[in-house]
Amino acid sequence: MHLSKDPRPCNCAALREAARHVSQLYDRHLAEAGLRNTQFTILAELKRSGPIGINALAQSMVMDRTTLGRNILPLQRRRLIVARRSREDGRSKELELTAAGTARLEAGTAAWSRAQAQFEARVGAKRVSDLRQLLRAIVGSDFALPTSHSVTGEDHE
Amino acid sequence: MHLSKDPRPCNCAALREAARHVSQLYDRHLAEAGLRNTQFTILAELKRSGPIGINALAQSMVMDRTTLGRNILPLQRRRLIVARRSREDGRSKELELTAAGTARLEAGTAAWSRAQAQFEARVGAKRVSDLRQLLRAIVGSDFALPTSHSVTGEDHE
DNA sequence: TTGACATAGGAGTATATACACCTATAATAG
DNA sequence: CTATTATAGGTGTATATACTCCTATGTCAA
Repeated sequence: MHLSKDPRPCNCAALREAARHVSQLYDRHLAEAGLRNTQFTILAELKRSGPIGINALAQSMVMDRTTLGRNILPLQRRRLIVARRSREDGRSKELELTAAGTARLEAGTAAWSRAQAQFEARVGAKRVSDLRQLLRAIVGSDFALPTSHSVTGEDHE
Repeated sequence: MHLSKDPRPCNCAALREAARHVSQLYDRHLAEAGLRNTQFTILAELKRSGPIGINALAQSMVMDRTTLGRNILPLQRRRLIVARRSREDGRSKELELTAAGTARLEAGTAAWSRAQAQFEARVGAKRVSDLRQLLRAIVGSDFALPTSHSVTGEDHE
């Protein structure tokens, strides 16, 4: 009588549950550095990419453009990043780390390392490796809405 | 020279990216039924559990108590669920599906099935199965913050 | 009985998420 | 050169998330 398996068949709900659980772990550690996990990720991406526009950064984070536009506001307010209009393209706003942002990122990296280490210790290196591979396959999947006349979503335009 | 792998080492960021991507797929389908994926999940849980308090429901969804408290408000406003104080325990608010909520859940289930089917078609049954197993291990992991004097997190209290 | 403690839930605040709709600027066809 | 179209980004709105602090209620021991 062990029929209590698979309490929720929804893959989306399962993924979100895990994201909430793991986010709380990382946020607890990152709080020491005054950062949320999303903010830390944005700073780290800016460090990696150098000056970059909102659209390009959003795409690299699999995040909606307007979501990123909102997420950078607290970072701008705290002067961890700056945004200025591009000279080559007057529409584009180039985001860039400030010196304060770089320092904060370094403080955050120490806290992040502890969260990452704890996560890998609890879940196990093999599982973490498998997870990352699966997540790559998922974010690489095209989930374009199949309309009534086009189910493949590959051959138009 | 294929060192461009693993663009982001953060497991938390990878999980959240995937959750965003997949949530948009499910939300696009569920929009036909006027539901968000979180709302659909709450209604489905209420159907499964019967009348239940906020704390118990939040725990079963790996969601913060106060988050669920906010998430039920739009459902209450639309009369898809009702909340009344428990007779046995005056502190507890029992949540329950209304007839309208049950009907909405059924409409949502049709849309959800299409999202679920599309997800499994794109990602593959094997990968989905593996993913679910990993996510179960993760949400089952104890991520209690290891304080300076207690690293095991199992033997105090 | 009453006072300490524990538990259920709400409020204030801040951030995260994304859709629909809007403006500004660039690129391009004619 | 201008009208059209495409692209970069912002706004309004609504929901999702969780922390800290708060009130109400139940429990239980002295």
